[in-house]
Amino acid sequence: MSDSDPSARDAEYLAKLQDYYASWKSIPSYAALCEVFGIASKSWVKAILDRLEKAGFVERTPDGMWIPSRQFFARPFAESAVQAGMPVAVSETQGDYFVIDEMLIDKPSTTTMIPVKGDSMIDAGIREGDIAVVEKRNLANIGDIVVAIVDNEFTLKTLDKERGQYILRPANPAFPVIRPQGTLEIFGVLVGLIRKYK
Amino acid sequence: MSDSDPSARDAEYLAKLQDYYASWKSIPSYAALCEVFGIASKSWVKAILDRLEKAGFVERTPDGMWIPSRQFFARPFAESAVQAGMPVAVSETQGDYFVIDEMLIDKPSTTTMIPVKGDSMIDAGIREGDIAVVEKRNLANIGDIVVAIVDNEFTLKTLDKERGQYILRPANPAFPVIRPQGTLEIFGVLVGLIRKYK
DNA sequence: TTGACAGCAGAACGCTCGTTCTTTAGGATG
DNA sequence: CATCCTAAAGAACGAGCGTTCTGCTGTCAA
Repeated sequence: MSDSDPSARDAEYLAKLQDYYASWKSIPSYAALCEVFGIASKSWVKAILDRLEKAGFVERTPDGMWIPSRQFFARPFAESAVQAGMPVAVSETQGDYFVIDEMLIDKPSTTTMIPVKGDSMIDAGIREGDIAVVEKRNLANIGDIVVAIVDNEFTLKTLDKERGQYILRPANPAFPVIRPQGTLEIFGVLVGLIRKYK
Repeated sequence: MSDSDPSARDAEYLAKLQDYYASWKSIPSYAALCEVFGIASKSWVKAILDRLEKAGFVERTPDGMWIPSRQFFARPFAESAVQAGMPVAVSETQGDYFVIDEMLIDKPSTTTMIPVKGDSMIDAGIREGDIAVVEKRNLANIGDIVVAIVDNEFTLKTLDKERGQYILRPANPAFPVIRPQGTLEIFGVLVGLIRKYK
């Protein structure tokens, strides 16, 4: 799971750090960490962080600032899974952030959310009412699901190429393939999907 | 939405800060922010942050450290759907903002994420590799998609009733309906779905 | 053509931060 | 009972940090 598991004591320190980060969304200075950890010496705080770094829970920016690593956010939902014999490997899920946001969105400033209408992509598992997470850019690869602008309308389709021409392929046999004349304007690329039940 | 909307320029600065935070998970020093913002003066960085604070995007800890606020993580949500005609760029429209986590997760303590395996629910738009957001409880309604424990394995199916008996119905004709003998153990109810492309 | 202001650069300063080194107290080991 | 080791405390220090002030442009309105 990690390079080297932290000791029981370090695990406590880690928990306190995680709690602090959860409410402040930043790692404080050594002085402030003294209070958080309940100890009095800055040097020991550094020693703790150094160990947590070795264990893979925190990292440093190029300019020496402490930041949480992927592992820092890993959630132990493994326990419930293990006991029931879940068929999915636990290791696969370990690194994922419980805060979905971080998982889905790499570039917040160019990412937007668009509700999906219609069922033209139903065979791709995209249904009406789903929310498409779209990264705005005008370059896409063949096979990407893109949001394209066709006749002043947004449409969600798979980008494909046919005889040297870009086409937009729906994932529903009831819908026609769109063959845009002239240039094809791409608004963004689908990077995620969110669905809320009930 | 916010106390006062940031100017166009400040919005750019905010975007850069959000992107930086997305990859480093911390707000850097003024000196480092100079590089991020592409400016040369620390005092101007402070002026920018002061304005972003007024607009409600960043806050300060009691010891003066800059931290992101809730608004910082809000995502733009397009008003119109993907296929509803809309010539205006989505970024321009004054849509809603929301935080994905808050939207999907009502009860953090009882909500867990389980990767989906297999394609037994493909007709419900649930595909292998999707992540199911599951609220842990043992009561569900007919028609709910539930995570049930059958033969010590987790399985995702629609809960139904047949001749007074609870059954688990897959959304794929290739899979059989599960008719558990005795009691049916329900682990939780599907409240959301997340998919990441690429 | 003057002035006001927005947008930024640059310097100056005191204080805090991270780092390193030394010391200490208690437990385990032998 | 000597000696390790762990878990801290504490001091000392220089670099870097945030803050404040002043200066320098360009723009626009009067």
